[in-house]
Amino acid sequence: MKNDLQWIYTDLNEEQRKAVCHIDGPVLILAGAGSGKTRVLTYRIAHILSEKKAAPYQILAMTFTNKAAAEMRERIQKLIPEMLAGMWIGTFHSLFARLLRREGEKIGYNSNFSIYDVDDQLTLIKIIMGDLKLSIQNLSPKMISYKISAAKNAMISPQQLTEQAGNPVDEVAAKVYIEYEKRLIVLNAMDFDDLLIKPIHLFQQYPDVKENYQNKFNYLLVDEYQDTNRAQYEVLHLLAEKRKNICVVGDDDQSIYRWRGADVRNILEFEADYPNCAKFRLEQNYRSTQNILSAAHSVIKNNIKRHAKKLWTDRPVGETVTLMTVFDEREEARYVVNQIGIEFRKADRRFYDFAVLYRTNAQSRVLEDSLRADGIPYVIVGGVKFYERKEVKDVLAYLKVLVNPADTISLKRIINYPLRGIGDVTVNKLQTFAQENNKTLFKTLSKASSVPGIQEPTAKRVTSFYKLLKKYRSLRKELSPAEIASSLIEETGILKQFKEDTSVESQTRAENIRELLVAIVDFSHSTSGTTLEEFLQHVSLTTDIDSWDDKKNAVTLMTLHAAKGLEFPVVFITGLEDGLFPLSRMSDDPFALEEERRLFYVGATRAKDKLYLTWAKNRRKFSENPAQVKSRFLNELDTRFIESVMSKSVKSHQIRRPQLFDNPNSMPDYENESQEYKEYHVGMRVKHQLFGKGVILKIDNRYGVKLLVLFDTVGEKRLVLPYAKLEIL
DNA sequence: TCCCACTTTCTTTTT
DNA sequence: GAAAGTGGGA
Repeated sequence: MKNDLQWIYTDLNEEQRKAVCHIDGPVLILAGAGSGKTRVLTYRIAHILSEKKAAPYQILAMTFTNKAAAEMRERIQKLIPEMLAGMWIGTFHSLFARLLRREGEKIGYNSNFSIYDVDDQLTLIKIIMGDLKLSIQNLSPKMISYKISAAKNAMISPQQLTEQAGNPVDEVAAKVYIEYEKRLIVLNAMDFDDLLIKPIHLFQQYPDVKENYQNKFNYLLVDEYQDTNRAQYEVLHLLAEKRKNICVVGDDDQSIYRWRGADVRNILEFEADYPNCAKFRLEQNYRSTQNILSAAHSVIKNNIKRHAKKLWTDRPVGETVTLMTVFDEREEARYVVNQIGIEFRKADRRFYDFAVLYRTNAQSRVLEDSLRADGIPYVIVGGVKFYERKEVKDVLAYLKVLVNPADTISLKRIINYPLRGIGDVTVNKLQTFAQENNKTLFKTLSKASSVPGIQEPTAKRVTSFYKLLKKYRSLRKELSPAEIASSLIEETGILKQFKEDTSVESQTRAENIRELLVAIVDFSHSTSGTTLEEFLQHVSLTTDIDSWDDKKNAVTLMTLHAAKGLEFPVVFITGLEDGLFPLSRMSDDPFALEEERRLFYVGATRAKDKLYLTWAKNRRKFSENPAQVKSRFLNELDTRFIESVMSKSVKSHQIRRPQLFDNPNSMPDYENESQEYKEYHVGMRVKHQLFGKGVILKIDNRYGVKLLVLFDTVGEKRLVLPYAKLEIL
C-alpha cells in the first residue's frame, strides 16, 4: 500500500476526494462522461480498506460488464495488491450466480443449474407454445419471450401478469409465463433475468439468509447505476437495508438500456430512497477537447428529462468536429479508411487509437470490406458472438448435459447430433414415456427398450447414446474439462464431419470448435476456476466486449452500446441518418428518442482528440437502397464546433440528376417516388411487363415496399417496388 | 429418418 | 444476406 494515503491528495481533484473520503451511509455520485468515476470507485475501496473499515471479503462491487469489473480489479491491485483476494467484484449476473450456486437449494435449484441464453429461452418458449397448442403464426415466440423478460425485470409475477393482462397478447404471454417458470425449475435452469430475481425471492423467503449477506457485505458499490432495472434496484435495496452503506455511481445522460428494463428513475430518485444520502458531482472531464465536449453538449441539452449539467475541461479547444456527407455506405467506409490513413500519418497514431461506431451490427460489414481492402488491422466487438455459433453451442450442450442431466433442452439439442438415427418421432415417444412415469428424459434414455412403440434397433441406438453420456459424466472427476471436451468431440465425430466437407463454411465451423477447445484450456489455466461447471458459467456470462483487447494494434469496430465506458483518441460515428440513428421506430416515442440522443452523447464523448460524424445520402437495406435524410441530431449540433464537408460524388450529384438505372453504380433517385408507393393498395389490378396482369394481395411497408401479387398466368410473385415496373390498370 | 431445396424472417442495442 | 423453418421425395 502506498504510504499515509498521500495518493488521495495527489491523484484526485477536490470533488473526487470528497466522494472517496465520505465512507459511511448512502452516497450518490453523479459522474459525467470521462470524469474519472472508475478512479473514484477504486480509490474509495482502497480507502475503506486502509481505514480498516472493512475486510476485503466484506466489500461487494458490482458492474455491468466483466470488462469493467476486470479493470476495477486491476486498478485496486495497483493501489493495494495484498487486499484484492476475497473481494466480491464482478457483474451483477456473475456475482448473483455465485450466490445462487451456494443458496439455490433453498428455492428448488441444484447448485449445478444451467444458465439459459436468449436462444435456449426461445427454444423452451416454442416448446411450451406447442404443448399449449398456441399458434405460432399469430404470436411470435420472440414477442412472448420479450414480454416475459420485461415482466421479470419489472418484478411482475406470472400471477400478476395474468391479472393485469389487458390484451390477447398479454394473456398468451401470461399463460406461457406460468408454464415457463415451472419448466425452468424442472430443467434446473435459470435465464439471465432469474439471476437477478431469484436472490430477491431467496431473501424474501429466508430472512436469515438475507441477514447473513447484509452482515457480510459491509459496503456496497455500484457502477453505472443509471442502467439498473427494477430487479437490480430491489436486490440492492434488500442488501443495503440494514447498514445503508451503499455507494452508487452513474450519469443519467448515459442511460442507454431502457429497452432492457433499465429505469433512470433509480438514479433520479436515489435521494428520495435514501433520505440522508451524500451527493457528489463530478463535472470535470479529463478526456475530451472542448470542441468535442461542446458539440456533444449541444445535442444532449435537447433532452427534457435530465439533470441540467455541463461538463468542463481544461484540455485545449482542439480540432473542430468533422461532419461528412457521403453518397452511400460504401463511400462512407472508404472515407473512414482514408481518414484513418491521414490521421495516422499526421499525428503519429497507432491503429488502436481509432474506433468506428455504428448503431446496428449489420453496418459493420461494409466497413470491414474497406479496412480489409486497405490492409488495415481491425477487430470487431459484437455481432455474431462466438459462444452463440451453432456448432459451438452444440458442443456446449454436451457439456451442459454432463453437468446437469435435467437440462432437457440441451439434451434434445444433441440427442441426434451428430445424426445417429434418433429422430423426432422417437424423441417424442421417449418424452411422453418420461412424463407418464415422472422421470427426466435423461433417465428414460436408459430404458428405451421398454418404451412402447420404439423398435429394437432404435432402442439400441438410444441406449448407446445414454451410455456415452453416462461414461463422460463419471469421467468428470478424473479428467480436466479440456480432456473431456476433446475426447467427446473425437468420439462423437463432431469435428470429423466438418473435416470431410471441404466447403468454406465447414472449415470455419471446424475452426470454431478448435477455438472452443483452446478457450477451455485457457480457462483451466486462469485463476477463475477449473471445473466444467465454472467454465460453463463463464461462457454463459461472458460477452464479446469482455474479451476485447485494447492493447492489440487494430482499429476497433463496435456498436455505440458496446462503446460505453471506453475512450479513443479518434472516434467515427457512422450512419447518422434519420431512421437508422435514431432508429425509425424510436422516433415516435419521446422517451425512446431521448434514449437515442443519449446514445449519441455516449458515442461522441468517447473521443479524446478528434470526432468524425458521417451520414450517407443512400443506404442499402436488405435489397433496397432508399434515399436517406440526415439525422435530426446533426441539426441539433451547434455549428460553431463543426466543420461540414461533402464528398465529391455528393457535390456532383447535386448538379447532375441521375437517370434511372443508367449505370449499375448509380442508384435511382427515389425522393419523388416515395409518394407513388402510396397509390398502390390491396386488391388493385396491375400489369407487370414480364408476368402480365394480376391483383395485389399484400403490401409490406416495413423495409422498403414489397408487394405480393397474384398474377393471372404465373401465380403469386413477390415484388420489390422500385425495381418492379408496375402499371396500374 | 434423412436430405435437399425452397421460403420466410429478421435487424436495434446485451447480461 | 444469413439462418432457421417447411415440405416433399428417397
